[in-house]
Amino acid sequence: MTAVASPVALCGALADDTRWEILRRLGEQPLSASELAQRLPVTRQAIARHLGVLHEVGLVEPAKEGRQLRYRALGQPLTQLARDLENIGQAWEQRLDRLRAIAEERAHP
Amino acid sequence: MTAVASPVALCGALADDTRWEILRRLGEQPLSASELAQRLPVTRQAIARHLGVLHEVGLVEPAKEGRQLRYRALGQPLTQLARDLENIGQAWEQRLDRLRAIAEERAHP
DNA sequence: GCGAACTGCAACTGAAAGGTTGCGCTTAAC
DNA sequence: GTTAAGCGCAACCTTTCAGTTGCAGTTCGC
Repeated sequence: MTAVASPVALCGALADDTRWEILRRLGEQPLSASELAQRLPVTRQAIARHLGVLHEVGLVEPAKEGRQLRYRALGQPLTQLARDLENIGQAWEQRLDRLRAIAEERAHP
Repeated sequence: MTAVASPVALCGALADDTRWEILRRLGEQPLSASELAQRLPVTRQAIARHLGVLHEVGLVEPAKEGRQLRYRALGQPLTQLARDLENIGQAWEQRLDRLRAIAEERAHP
């Protein structure tokens, strides 16, 4: 939670349409589970569980406001994940280029 | 498959430890399902299904070599996803900064 | 203080997903 | 031509997960 979650855990949290919809709303405006349930076609309890999943990977943060608990979306884990994926993807592409060069060399020696 | 898969679909494919392990191996060297099964503690059929999932989101590409079918990891969908996540995360952070500024203004008018 | 709104916990259901075993088909090797 | 290696398909099992309903505990408003 405080430390950034692993890429696989983050991807797991992001592998659900309802959670993306929740994050989209929270990205615009902090909302509570009840308020989200009014806007989405699922029950408050389902939303609360999704918020728990998102909170465990640090994508969301609760803040008490009076008697209700509003959540906001945090971009830091997302940008961190973006950097990791960028590096991995580029490494694969470089390896592919090397393989292509070898194949080219073998075809036209 | 040819068009880049949606972020949620990509994250779904990346939300599994075995698939990450497969991708890690394929990032180093093209391998077939049978060859991967020799290196990982799961059956060839399980690997084949994982490869199917990865292929559907464009993270992997098959190439026939003789009578075997070797797969290689493709970095392009990953870098594309990285850019999307980067943008979304930055948008959330900007919104958070705005909210903090408003709160600050309200605290010290 | 009382009631209403908000949250949290627990049990249940249905569907999806990872994994296995078994079988049949193709294809290279000898 | 026969054989063995490699791949694909289908059925089955088990676990996980999204979603629901129901109920108990809190906290603000009047």
